[in-house]
Amino acid sequence: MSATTIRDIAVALGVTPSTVSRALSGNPYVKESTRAAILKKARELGYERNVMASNLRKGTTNIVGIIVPRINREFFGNVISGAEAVFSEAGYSVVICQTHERLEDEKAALKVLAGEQVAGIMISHSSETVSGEHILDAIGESVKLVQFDRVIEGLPGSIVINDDFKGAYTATKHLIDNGYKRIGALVGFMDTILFKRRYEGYAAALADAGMPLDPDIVYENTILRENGYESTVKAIAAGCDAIYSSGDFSALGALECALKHGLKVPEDFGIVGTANETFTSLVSPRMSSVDQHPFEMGRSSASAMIRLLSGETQGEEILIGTTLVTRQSSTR
Amino acid sequence: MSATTIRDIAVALGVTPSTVSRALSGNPYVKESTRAAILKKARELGYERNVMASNLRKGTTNIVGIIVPRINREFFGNVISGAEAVFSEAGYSVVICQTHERLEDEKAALKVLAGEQVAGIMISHSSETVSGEHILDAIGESVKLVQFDRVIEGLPGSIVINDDFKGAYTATKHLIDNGYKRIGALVGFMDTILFKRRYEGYAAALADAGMPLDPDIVYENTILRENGYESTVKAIAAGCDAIYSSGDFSALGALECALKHGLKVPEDFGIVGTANETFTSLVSPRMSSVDQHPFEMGRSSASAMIRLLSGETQGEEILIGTTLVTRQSSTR
DNA sequence: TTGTAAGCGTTATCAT
DNA sequence: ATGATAACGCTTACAA
Repeated sequence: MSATTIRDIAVALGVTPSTVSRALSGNPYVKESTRAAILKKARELGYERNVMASNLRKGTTNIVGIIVPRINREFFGNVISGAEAVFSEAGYSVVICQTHERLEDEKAALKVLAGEQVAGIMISHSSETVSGEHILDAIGESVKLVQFDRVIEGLPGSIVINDDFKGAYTATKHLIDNGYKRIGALVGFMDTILFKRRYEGYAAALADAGMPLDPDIVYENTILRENGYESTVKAIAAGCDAIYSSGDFSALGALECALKHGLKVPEDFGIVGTANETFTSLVSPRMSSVDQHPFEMGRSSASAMIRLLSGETQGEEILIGTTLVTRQSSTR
Repeated sequence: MSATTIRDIAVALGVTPSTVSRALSGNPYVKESTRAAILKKARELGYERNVMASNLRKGTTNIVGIIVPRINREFFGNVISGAEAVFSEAGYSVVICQTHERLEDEKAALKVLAGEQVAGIMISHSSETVSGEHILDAIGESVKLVQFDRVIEGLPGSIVINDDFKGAYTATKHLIDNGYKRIGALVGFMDTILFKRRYEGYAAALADAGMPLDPDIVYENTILRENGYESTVKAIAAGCDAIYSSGDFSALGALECALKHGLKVPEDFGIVGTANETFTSLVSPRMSSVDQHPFEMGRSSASAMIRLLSGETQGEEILIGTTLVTRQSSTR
């Protein structure tokens, strides 16, 4: 038994497939009584539109690809989750690819999605990605692009990022307000816009408080837990009494380092991380962190994509707010 | 500029589309020199097979749907990640849906995937799901089914589950071996096979050690952190000196409860959780947990699906091993 | 308001 | 080993 087609409905009702097609796709040139009969019969026969045939004919799909470094990271998982909610609401399917932080895999994913004839691609780049030529190569004119979180300049389409500057600014100011005097920074890769903006937010907060910006206590490429630990060894030696970190894992390393050195947190040493990973509220002392609202970022990115697809816009830049979640590690 | 089709290649080479199609799909009835020329020209023109047209013609897709309660949970994220690796290697695309633990959403997801004409569905049921009729309703005869982790009996297709019995048995035995004398259990919903088997593993370990099974210190429906805390209050009052938990979050609640009550972990009180969530190695004391190898479960499920699709099998039951990761919370 | 007819790109069948 | 032809199910000018 094969699936019901519009032809089956047409035959059953003594009309032609065209009429059925029109009725089903909301074309206004269909008599109301005819439409009603068709809809009824369709339900009766359990009709489901053959998406492939429909797309083949229309030359577009209702599939959107999402490319992320890793899906099993909390932040990206939540972004995808938010995006998925909006897309499925709007009748789009989502195909997800991972790059494992590798440019090669990013290229491969783009190729797969192009083959899948996706209508659009939502992407957050791998850490190895610095330019966007491979994107232009892979996707045609017609494939819409929304970059989120880790973005590259000079590409068409829309961009959705956190207000990284403000998040870092607020976090740093919070440390200052809590009386910390010499605040080091664990920052990421400075050629990534996102990390650069966080650094700038940190620097601005210091400046606004009339505190000096000391490059000796700004540690670049500090992303992982181990990096955080090592850099904090240096920070402590350099007389720091607090750390602003642009990531939670490196902040965790900082926390472990401080405790190991016999410092009390938050009494002797303050720490604020970024991303508000689940574990930040599970470690002790509980860690303050900048929440990036990943779910909201996913929702906004998906909405931006839908606007792109509908031609409502050619491209926009959207800023998602952040919220500083203050916990024990920085509050005294 | 529209995409290259087999017709373009055919015209360029003075052959017919049929020949090009055959060459491209590995049909043996093509002269080697012809095939070589076609492959060369295809690469030259940047030809990519139009998946929709191909699928429409063949009447099958190469899309597999994956339905999980939540994608932003570590366990499921890793399962998906593992499955995705195998599927994309085998040329399948993956569409992911979430149920948010709701039966309604599970039904909706099945409908969406059916409309998408997926070749197969990989599913781990919502906590509200107790029977499988909606599955039989939604998917046709031809859609293959692989259930993983949270499974329901009486459905066609394959099943991939952890060796839950053994995992619980090993965890409990580990506590016994470390000299704990009265071991309580935090278990989940007993009408879910998975939790039932874990309970049985716990019970068997006690029996094999000649220890009594006391129903008073077995706490059902204890899944969340808060539940774990509350149940452990009772367990301590009932004289327990250890807890086996069938989840990590409830185990965390147990840990917090024990510490709050002034008990030293592991000296006075032992704890083992299940799932080996990242945070288990971040809390202090670090928590022992049964690792379920979610990535491997994803890989195996995907392989099982591919075997189902190829007709190699009609259905199988696969057991994924578990590994007890012993950390401070249970080792003295 | 409805019907007719063509075609989206591919593949399977039959013929050569 | 290759070509001709039809068909997968749907949409959309165009005609009526």
